[in-house]
Amino acid sequence: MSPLPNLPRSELEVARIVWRLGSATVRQVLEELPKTRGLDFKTVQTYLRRLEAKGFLSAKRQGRSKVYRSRLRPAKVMREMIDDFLDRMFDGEAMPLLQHLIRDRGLSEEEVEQLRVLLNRLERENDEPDKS
Amino acid sequence: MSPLPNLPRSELEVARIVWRLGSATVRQVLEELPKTRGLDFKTVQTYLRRLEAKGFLSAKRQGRSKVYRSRLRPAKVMREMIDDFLDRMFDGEAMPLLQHLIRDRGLSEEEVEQLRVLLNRLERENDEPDKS
DNA sequence: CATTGTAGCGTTCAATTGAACGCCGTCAAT
DNA sequence: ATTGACGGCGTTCAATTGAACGCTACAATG
Repeated sequence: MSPLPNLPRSELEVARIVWRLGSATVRQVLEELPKTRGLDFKTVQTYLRRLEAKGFLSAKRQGRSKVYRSRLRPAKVMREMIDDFLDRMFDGEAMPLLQHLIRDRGLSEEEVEQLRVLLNRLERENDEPDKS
Repeated sequence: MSPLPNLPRSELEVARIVWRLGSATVRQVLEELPKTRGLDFKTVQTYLRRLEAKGFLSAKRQGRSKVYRSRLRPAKVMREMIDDFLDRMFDGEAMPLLQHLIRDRGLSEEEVEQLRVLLNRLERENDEPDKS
């Protein structure tokens, strides 16, 4: 219900790594970051701590270190962030964004094909009345 | 080149109104905001001032008031914000977001049709080599 | 056992953001 | 001419974010 706490740029960056790895320590996250990023160990530590405080991650001690893992389903978090973005940018309408993505951004043949498949599937579901 | 200044929530809200109206004074923006929003005149004023400082809007004095208008093409600003969002969330890949929007979000028949048209158009462009 | 390095925890600090004042000028109605 | 009301400009203030320390506990190594 409560609309997820903020998940700002840097924290998201870190969170996504944990999501991808399934679980990670500060050091692991640090190593996954692009070397060019140049964040300090302590800084990453801080972000992980904040992510835990906000409820995005949970942590359990493992020997000397802490192992962080996602507490909420990443897909769900993503979903909410997309919704939020949609609200802020297009009053919640998906179409304008879709149009933008499809028109102004070079999609490869393949990608277009994938989309077409997706649409077909949708259509079929629409026609065939829900038989659950 | 320089990646647009930040355009946070509240400021975006205000900026979008100016974009929509073409040009607006503080009071006009205030009136366009949902009454439930309850922002103060001075607050909106502050946001407009900041938007000007950041280069999103330009302002010229008109009598006692200032009239703000967009200095950058709104579509372009949007574009950059979408790119940024894509980067942060999906490493710049459009597909995952497209899939999400199409699958997890109820599109109406019509919308699906619109998309199909869009895709067809793309395909034609792809086949037909650029004859500019 | 003493040394060294790693990690946690609490703290700090500047910049940004959300929100709003106060003072001051000006224009309009008494 | 006086009194308001409105708007601009500069300022403020708390919360959040980006980034990083310092101190301390502890574990491994010489």
